[in-house]
Amino acid sequence: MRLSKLFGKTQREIPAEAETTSHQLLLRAGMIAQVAAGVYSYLPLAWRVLKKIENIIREEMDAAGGQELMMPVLQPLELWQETGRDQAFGKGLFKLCDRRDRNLCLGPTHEEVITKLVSQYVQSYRDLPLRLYQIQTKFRDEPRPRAGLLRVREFTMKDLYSFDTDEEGLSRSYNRMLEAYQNIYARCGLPTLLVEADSGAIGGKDSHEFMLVTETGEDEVIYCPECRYSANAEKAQSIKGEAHDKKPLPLEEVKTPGAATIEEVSGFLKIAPEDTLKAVFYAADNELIFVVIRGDLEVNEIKLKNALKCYQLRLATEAEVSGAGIVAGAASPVGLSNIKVVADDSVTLGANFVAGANKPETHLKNVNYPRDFTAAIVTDIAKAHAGESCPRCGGKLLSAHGIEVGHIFKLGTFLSQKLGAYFTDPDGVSRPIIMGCYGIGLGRLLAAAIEQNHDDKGIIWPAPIAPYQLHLCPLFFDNPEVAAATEKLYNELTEAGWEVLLDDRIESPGVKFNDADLLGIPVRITISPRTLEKDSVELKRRTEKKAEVVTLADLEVRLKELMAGESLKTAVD
RNA sequence: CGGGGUGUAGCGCAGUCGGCUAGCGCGCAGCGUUCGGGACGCUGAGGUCGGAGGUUCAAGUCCUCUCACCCCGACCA
Repeated sequence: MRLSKLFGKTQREIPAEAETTSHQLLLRAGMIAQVAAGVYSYLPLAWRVLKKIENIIREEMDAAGGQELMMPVLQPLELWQETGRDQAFGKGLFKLCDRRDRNLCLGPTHEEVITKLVSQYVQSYRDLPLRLYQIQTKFRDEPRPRAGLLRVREFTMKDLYSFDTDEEGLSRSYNRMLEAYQNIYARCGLPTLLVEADSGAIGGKDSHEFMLVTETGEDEVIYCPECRYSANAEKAQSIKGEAHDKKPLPLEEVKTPGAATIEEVSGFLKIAPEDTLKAVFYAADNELIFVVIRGDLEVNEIKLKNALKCYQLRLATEAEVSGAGIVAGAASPVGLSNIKVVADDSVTLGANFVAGANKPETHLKNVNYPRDFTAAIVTDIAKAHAGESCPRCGGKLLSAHGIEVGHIFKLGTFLSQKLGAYFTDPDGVSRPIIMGCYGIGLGRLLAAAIEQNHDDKGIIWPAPIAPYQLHLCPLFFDNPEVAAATEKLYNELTEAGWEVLLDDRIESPGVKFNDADLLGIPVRITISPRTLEKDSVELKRRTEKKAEVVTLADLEVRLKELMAGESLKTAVD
């Protein structure tokens, strides 16, 4: 490809709208153009990268027993109502009406369609297992699209769905996909971290995310360097400290004038925060929920939402709290009857806590679970933090930021039951198909690759997904000798199967070198009167500062060595 | 949805108290001189000042409404 003909131009200045590095570089390199918030056009360079990523994914899916198919973006809303997931997606679902006022939506994902489809074709255990996938545009009306391609409303996603007869089968599919995903990232030259993830209110048991670790990722990962435990902060657990071994003492009321927060109460009574109970109020699908957690901990709202199995969760308003007869600042689970109480399991790990008395400026001492109060749900709903102890081995937990570039789930039978996807087992018994689903966002992976691989000059593409392999950079292209040698070399390299971007512009060396750095193609070949005197060219890897001089005769051999090194390097990481 | 911000040429920006033909840099076109890490000179093209309404002799500038985009938060299988 000739740079002079390539659609899309590099820009020297950083577009004002972009703050994230990958967003800035994608715009400056002329790879994407914004059409609306979270909606982009992909120019030829970006499209080539996407196609490379897509091909790697396709090969790995096929190798893992996947069969590719295609399903529609346009889907009847009814289908989503059947599973109730129109509620789960809420406003995230793009809805529209056809000319006959039928309700449709733009598919945010395709579990419903594929489950229905599979239900039509699968009757027997002999038809299973099945692994079907598609690479398709999906739509989600994100509350806040941001950071260029990292969070968009229209995006290309590979989704594979597995269908098995039993849990072992599901585990086989799941593990095979996990392996395939690791192959994909390795082949793309993008080292990822495998973390345990939240599967949401409707998801099944296991779920893992693949995180590309970057400084600016919007997800937080909690991990243990000792035993390699790692989990999304949404899901991460930690050891909540030793139970204070005290015998329950009788309840006692104390005046706590002017003390409302945990800090004030524990300061006033000269006790540690972990000897208090904190009360937090939420509205779960508009029902008031009283949440109790040990004073030193914080509520993880994702865990709480999962425990409650609700669609919407928000902090309750002051009016809702006082309307229920609760005294803010001295709220108490003791003696409550008409409000649902959810307790973090930390309340069972101690004794003689200080809690509110539900009277102004009054607290209770020696509150004990379950003697003095009970909860409808007692489970882990606390946030884990770096610095706390690992739930597996007790080591010190650390945290890192990452970008979620893949997510796999064991779904179970929720969807197959709702949509009637059953099979007959060898005993003639009808059973729901056990499902899993496995997704990768292609555009996000592209952007994440840049977040992870760049310098102050521009992008540094991992070789396997670079838009071109070679950047042929003639200096003084208006010099007839240079032009002739360049054209000859360009033809030879192209015919030999190399993907070459030729900077055929008559520009100063500085401009050409800077654009080459910005575009980030792995190997730059400089050709000029100076190199031609020695029948040679200059090779420079994007990752290196220095160039090497290679004779034209040795060029192909040397290029092969270099590229082998590039892919080797990225596969090992 | 709450808070903050920005809309002036393809991109980045300036535009005073409301006042004459709306500027600057980059980029773009032409010519010339240069050129191994974003060169220089000359010439030139390019604008519904986000949109609508209003105030005024006069609006990029003031007022009202509205739209879009960005950032923080809420939200986000």
